[in-house]
Amino acid sequence: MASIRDVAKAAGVSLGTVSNAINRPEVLAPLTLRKVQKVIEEMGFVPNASARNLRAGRNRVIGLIVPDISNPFFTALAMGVNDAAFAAKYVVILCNTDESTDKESQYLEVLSAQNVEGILITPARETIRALAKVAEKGIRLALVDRPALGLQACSVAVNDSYGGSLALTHLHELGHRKILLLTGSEDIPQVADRNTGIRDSMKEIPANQLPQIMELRLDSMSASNAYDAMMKKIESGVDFTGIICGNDLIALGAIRALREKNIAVPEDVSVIGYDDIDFAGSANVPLTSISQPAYELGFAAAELIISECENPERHVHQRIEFQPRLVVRSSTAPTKSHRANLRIS
Amino acid sequence: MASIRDVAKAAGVSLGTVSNAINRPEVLAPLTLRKVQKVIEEMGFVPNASARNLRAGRNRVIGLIVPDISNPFFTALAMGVNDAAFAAKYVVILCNTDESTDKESQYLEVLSAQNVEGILITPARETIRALAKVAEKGIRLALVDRPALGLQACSVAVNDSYGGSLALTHLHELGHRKILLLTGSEDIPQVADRNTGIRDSMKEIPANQLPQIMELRLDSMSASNAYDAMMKKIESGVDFTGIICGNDLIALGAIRALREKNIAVPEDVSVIGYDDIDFAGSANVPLTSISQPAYELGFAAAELIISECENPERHVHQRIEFQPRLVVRSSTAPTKSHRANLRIS
DNA sequence: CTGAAAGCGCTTACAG
DNA sequence: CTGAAAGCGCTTACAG
Repeated sequence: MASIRDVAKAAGVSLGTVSNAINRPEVLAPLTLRKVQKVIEEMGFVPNASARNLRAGRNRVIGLIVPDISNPFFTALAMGVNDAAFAAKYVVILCNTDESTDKESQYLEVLSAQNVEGILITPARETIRALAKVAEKGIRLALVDRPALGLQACSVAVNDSYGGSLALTHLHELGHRKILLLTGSEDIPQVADRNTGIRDSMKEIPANQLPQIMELRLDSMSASNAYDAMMKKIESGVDFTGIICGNDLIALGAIRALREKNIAVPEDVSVIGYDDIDFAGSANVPLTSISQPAYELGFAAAELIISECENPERHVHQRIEFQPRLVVRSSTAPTKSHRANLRIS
Repeated sequence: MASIRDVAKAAGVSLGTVSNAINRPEVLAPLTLRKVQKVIEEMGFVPNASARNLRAGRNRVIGLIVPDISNPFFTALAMGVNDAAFAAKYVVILCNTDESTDKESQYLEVLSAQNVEGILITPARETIRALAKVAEKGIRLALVDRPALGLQACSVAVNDSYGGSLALTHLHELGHRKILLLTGSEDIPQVADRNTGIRDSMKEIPANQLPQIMELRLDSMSASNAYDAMMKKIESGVDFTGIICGNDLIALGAIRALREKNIAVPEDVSVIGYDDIDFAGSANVPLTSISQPAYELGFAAAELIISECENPERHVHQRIEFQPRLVVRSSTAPTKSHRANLRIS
């Protein structure tokens, strides 16, 4: 591989001049510049990034850590991050943790060893301490889909509490009074926040209409996990008419289990998803879901961290919050008794 | 940021000893080793990757260039790449080209500026020349889902010609004699190869059963594009009973259009997808599809390029080929006349 | 406007 | 077994 020294020799100038041709072309005499550029072109010279980074202390690399890239929500988010990074000539290292705290901290180390300038992370769980450690090393952080909670960092999130309330209110209005929450561990902040939203909106409901809430916690928020859990749950009796799922994949898995057990969706049981992934509309039973702007989330987060990297002194940490939106399709419907009541009145 | 010099001072040893503690612990006296390790631990020291790379001439970074990461096929592929890389302590930069040749070559430049050790690429189109240029710079290449065609490089692919023949044979056996090919441009090698497979298997079919093939080319192989094209096609008459789609997203889009026009799938028209993405089974009409081992494809490709990076002299370029598999679900069925014939005989 | 020199943080022969 | 020194390829003040 050609080095800057080879170029200098070939062009008959010094090292510094070649460097200037690359980084500060305006300080060179036009003729010298042209001469050097020609040689660079001919030799196909590309500056060694490692050396450059070592000197400059920056490398235009950011890391993105997500719990599950196969979840279309995170795929869309990653696309947003990538597009924003590409526009700013940054590059992103993708890290998929499979929701494992272990892998998450390993990736955190790998990324800091790579000296990335910033890390965009949707922490799998409460990993504030590990994050604080990374921040100490001078790596900038932005939290995605999650508030920064005490950390000095930017964050981009969706109002999860509002999302939870949106889901509950929808089912309540359809007459559902026995509702199953099919979701992940409450350690996951999004889950906790949505539950808060659900509880809060319960307070607005007259006592005689108050729905009863049951919870079923999943280890991993995947379709197959939801399917297995749901199959078991059904065998021990269906004492609910509505299900609020932690994401659309869970909803898809749950619906598969219900249909296999000949429980009709939405006639017997209504199911509401979360995220409104692309497929939600073409699903077996087109999914009612809470829509989150995943791409925009990623794009905004990347812009935030890049602007911080480019202008550390002028940068002020900020928190961007998007609002979720209810999208009604065919997986939710009024309960039978609610339909009857409507007929009477 | 702590440097190796700070650690040396704190531990009361020389630079070299700290470096040895990290890279060749076996040469140190156990006591010295322990002492240094303790200080490293306390200071949370992480060696600067840029400096390390500069010395070593390597950086354990590979790039992955795919045309559409939102397509679950490529998401799965990316996961395979990531997992293989993670296991080998490599890191991967994800590049999404949106099937744009422009973006592809820009990413190629960005990656070579970053001095990645290797690039895994599924070229959007014929970009052999740009690739050859990159290879000249000493960046190792592996072609994914696509043969290497003259390039000195490894490749990992699926037998697309066989996949095409699988699809045609399936529809033919179900009695379909008027088949629409709904796919991307023939510039895309996968598309061309499948068409070859289709043509080849036509030769095996008795003349009186020979299906008639129509083609409809899509600019972009997305669901919405397929939906639009299909809506138009239907309006100008449905002169086919079966559709072979370029991927599952296309199949999903086509089915949506058909249903909207009250054409039943599979009763009136059979649709066969390609890729067998996770979602295929939970689709509106569970999709018959040609399954490709996307994750394995990515995993194998990453292993190949990493082994080349680790052992350049011993490395021999190889070509790994996976076989596709027909997965029959509910979107294909015998034609009406075929059903009648079966009843008679 | 151009060149010589210092130094970014590390690794690795080489002396001792 | 440990330390001092050279050098990876680049950038950036600083002289000239």
